[in-house]
Amino acid sequence: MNDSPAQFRAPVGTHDVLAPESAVWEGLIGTFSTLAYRYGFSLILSPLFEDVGVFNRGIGEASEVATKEMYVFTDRGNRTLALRPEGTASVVRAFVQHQPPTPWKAWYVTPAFRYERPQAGRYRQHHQLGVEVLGTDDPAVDVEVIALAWRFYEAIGLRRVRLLLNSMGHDECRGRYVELLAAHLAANASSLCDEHRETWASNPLRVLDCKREACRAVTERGPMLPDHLCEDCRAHFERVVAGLGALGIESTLAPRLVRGFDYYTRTTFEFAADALDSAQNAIGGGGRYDKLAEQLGGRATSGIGFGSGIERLLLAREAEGVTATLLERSPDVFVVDTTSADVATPYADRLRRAGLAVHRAYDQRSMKAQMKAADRSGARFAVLVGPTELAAGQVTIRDLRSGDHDQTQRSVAHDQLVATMLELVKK
RNA sequence: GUGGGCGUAGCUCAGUUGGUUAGAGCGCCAGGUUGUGGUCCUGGAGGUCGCGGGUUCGACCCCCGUCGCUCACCCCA
Repeated sequence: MNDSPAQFRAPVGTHDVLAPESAVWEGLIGTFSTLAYRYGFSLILSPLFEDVGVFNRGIGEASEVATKEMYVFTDRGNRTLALRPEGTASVVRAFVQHQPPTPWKAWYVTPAFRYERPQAGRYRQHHQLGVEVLGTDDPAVDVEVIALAWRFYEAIGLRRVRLLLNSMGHDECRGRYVELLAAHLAANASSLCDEHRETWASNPLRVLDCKREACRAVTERGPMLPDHLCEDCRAHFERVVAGLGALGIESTLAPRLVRGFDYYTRTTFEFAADALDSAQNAIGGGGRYDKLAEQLGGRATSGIGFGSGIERLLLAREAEGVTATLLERSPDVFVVDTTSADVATPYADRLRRAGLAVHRAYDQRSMKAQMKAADRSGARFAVLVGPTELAAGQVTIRDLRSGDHDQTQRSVAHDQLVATMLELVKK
């Protein structure tokens, strides 16, 4: 608003989330946590920053994220650290460090940081939730991880989500494919877009992902990954597709789907929200990373996971017109106290200890003002205590849903308050 | 990093070819209703018109700069 030095704002590309929007966040995260638990996942908490190598080695030194988007800094001990740009690398680092029994299944919710110019659905600090499974390359686990994401999107009300599926193969078959692709690009280099005409050789797979017409025209005529998988990788992929089909989850083969991180092998996938027509319509994605644990210094361990951006899920919900809050956040009771003896504090305490959500007013406001606040709070009931009640050892309970003044209003002895309220709230 | 749009009350915005005390709705506070919310009526608080400079007798309005927000490109969640 103004430029005065005393006025601080959230840094560029970051946002505060206040009520009532924060309740939707609680609902999303709670829904995900419940679902992850049903699928056998446990929560993992890991540091927001790591040795920069954790991210460089995993996501690829040449990747866009590593080269220009990472928040790298040096601490007072001269260590080079980075704020996490995504969730997977840290989780795999933790796996390598602690060597928990496998199969190991962890879910997380975390901020993620990318230094870039913000725009709709793209922020310097955004939030992701996701899961990782380490210690098995059973295609059934690919199916379960994708199914978890799919069921989650259903649970939060999204209907227009498309699953894009591809397989990157393993080192060898992908290596052979990359050679074929490179040869094709070399032969057609002059037809590539301005950027890739010069840079295609550093990472030929990136060109598949290029959205410009020039590159598309070239790659469409070139070799496609799924056609060059080895026997094992092809079989794995087929079992994933069949497994998803058996669950009624429809997938679209996306032969040019190459995700932004270099660690992926075999199964890769992305969820596109069709309600979002912007370039930021990917609400989640993931894949298998059978080499990542080794790259981070651990023993060879297969892994797979997915992550989803919370801000984008919210945008997709909005675009689809989904309004369900997923979580009721209105109080059961509002205590109105006009006694000037502050009985609201002990009364609220008793009700809260009984498990009820209780709001109240402060600053000895007028009864009218307190009733108004009770109404605004969304509380189902008001408990009124004035001089009259106090003298009689009673409280007045009023149903705020009722438009009538005295129909539903009742008095009970103050020591019956908790029992009565519990009874009323149940109905 | 590059380009477009926009900065007027807590929020959403109006402000006539530059002219006197800058407005509305919502929200907030109080009163009408000295014990009762949601409707209604009345009143009130709240603005250095993002900031700095320039043009002018006079600038919310025009010009320049600057900061911020926002959207888009690249790439991604």
